[in-house]
Amino acid sequence: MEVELSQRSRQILEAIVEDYIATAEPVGSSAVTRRHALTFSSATVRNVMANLEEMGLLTSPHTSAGRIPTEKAYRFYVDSLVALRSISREEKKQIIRRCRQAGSGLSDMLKETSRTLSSLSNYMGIVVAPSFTSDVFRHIEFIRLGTRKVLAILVSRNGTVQNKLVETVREFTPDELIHMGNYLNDLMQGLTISQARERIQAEMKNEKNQFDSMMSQALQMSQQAVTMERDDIFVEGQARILNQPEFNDARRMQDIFQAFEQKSDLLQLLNCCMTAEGVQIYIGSETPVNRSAGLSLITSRFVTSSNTVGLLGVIGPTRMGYSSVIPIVDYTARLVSRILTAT
Amino acid sequence: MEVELSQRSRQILEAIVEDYIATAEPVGSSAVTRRHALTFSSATVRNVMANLEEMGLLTSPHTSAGRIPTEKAYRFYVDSLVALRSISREEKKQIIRRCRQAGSGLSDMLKETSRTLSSLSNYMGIVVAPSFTSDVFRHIEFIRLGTRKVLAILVSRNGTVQNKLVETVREFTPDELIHMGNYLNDLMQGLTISQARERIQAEMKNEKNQFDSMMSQALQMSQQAVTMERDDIFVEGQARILNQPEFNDARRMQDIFQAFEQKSDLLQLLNCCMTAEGVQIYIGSETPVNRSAGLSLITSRFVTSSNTVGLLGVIGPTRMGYSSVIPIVDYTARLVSRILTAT
DNA sequence: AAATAGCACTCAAAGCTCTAGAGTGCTAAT
DNA sequence: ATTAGCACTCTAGAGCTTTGAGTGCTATTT
Repeated sequence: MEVELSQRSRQILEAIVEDYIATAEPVGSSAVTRRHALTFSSATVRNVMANLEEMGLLTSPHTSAGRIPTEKAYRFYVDSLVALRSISREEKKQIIRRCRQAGSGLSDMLKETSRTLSSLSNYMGIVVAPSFTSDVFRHIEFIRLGTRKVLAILVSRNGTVQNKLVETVREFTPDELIHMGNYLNDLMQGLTISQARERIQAEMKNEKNQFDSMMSQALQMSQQAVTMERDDIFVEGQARILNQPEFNDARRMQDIFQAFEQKSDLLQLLNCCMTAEGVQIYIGSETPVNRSAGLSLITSRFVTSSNTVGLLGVIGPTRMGYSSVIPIVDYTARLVSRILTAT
Repeated sequence: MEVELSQRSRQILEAIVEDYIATAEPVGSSAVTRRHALTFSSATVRNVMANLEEMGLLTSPHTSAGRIPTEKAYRFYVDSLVALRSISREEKKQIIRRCRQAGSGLSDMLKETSRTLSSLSNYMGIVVAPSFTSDVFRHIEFIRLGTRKVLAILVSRNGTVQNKLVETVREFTPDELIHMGNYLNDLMQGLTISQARERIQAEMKNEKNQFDSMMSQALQMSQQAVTMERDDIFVEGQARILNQPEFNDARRMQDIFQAFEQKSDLLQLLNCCMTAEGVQIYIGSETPVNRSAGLSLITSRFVTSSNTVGLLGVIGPTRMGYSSVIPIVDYTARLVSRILTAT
């Protein structure tokens, strides 16, 4: 869907989009000439605006109001008009400072990153932690908690720790648990978690193990531990978008908040954003989350030393400050990648 | 502040409070007689209402509107009027089912409990996990992640796992790490986490250890692990209170949401609710969180097998369905205690 | 022919007035 | 002590008008 526009039309469209982003009010023809010091008269602008409307780039809420950009206009703006603001020294500093204060472990760091994205952009920050499943196995360990309760602890190369309480069919001594641990650590060394899953499946079918009751127990326990699917996702700064005039209405807000409460669904939806490299921009109905709520999503991937991939970005209204948010997301993704790959 | 009221005044006050809870509209004198089939006339009710207003139990937004209960009235209602609805079989079932599906570990179970509280009450559910600090030490373990990076994993008796990435001054072999782990496990056996903290402090001052570089390293690492303060708190169903007519205003909402984003502050504030046993009710400005937002808080403690204490409850508008929420909170707290103490 | 000035027209938002009716407080009657 | 009756109060909402921002068309300029 290529849009061909004259130089002049582009200037005017840009002016309208930017005005609307700044004010959230329909933009009139004279507002364009006034605020952007263009050389043509408002009458000319009106002609152009009528054109743009016909092309589906603008709409007007009613005859005597100004015009509002459509999704198509935002798309065009983002693709070919926007002049990216370069990120300020101050902002860089803040991102670095807040992302570095890694706290205790990956998950805290990513949460803080999400907060930072939110506070710099004034929209919602979002971070999807790298998938545990595709991370590399590091260590498994069983700790006896009750007579027949064992806590399985699984550590990946990133330093992500998952734990699961397992009910066992009989009681195990600490020594037995250590033994089982050693066996499994050997078995899964160097595999990714998902490969480890398969390996365990295979071993369970192995006849040798089926008759060794302890080994089969060990495999069963580790299977439970390895199938945990708690992939983390951090959405921060939800309160901030209540500021946006388009979300004054309580009903719409509820929609949005509900969508963000079910984090597991969210994860599914966001998976598609992780395929491409670089900054991805989803406008309005293109957004995988809540297509009808007038939201836009700007994301970028980041990578870790164990080659797993995470996602970070900003969610805001379609009428979003693209020119400043895009560089922030871009810079943050690069920085986080850099931190996480520096072993 | 005891309030003495005649039988009749009490009846009328109860009717007004309940009407207002149901409708969120100011209650007029005739509404009281109509909806509650009382024997006196509206004129009588008017006299009584004037009294109640003078006593600070009612206010009217303006002359020709009905009356609204004050905080004081809710307090009195909760203390001496409310007829608690007994919890239905259906609700019990749901609570049991959802709390039991303990998922993998305490933290998931508590999150689901919070969700359950929210969906049954239609307000926000809140659960504060038992303080890690007062739980009993179970196990510590060090896992080598990079050349000078070690992951310390700390498990408490109720199965809570905390982990922290520690930078070490030199590289350690896996054997050394195991050795250090054994030493520390012995040292802290049977202590609570906070006692363990003190023990480590003490050992660090012990001259014997100061000259054994490995022991002093071990102590340092464990000290870092033991001082983690990530107490969990689950607030679920925030979207639900957008339904309440009193929160239609975006400004108020923002206040509230912001308050709940800073979970660490929240924890501090909620500590005071954990001192007393049984169901605690905080109305309006009594609520430790966001005193001015017209919220009420209903909480109850729960206990675990290792004698640590957690808190669960419901947060909603002052105009809350106390008669049904109180039994829900009470029942849930008892149930969770039962589950967590059944080893 | 392209750009612009001018002008009549449109329409929502804001202000204004009026009315209906819900609710009160007082007084007189029971 | 209670209640019926009534005058009074005050808001929410309906209907109306005004205002002014903004448009589209046309005639005029370049």
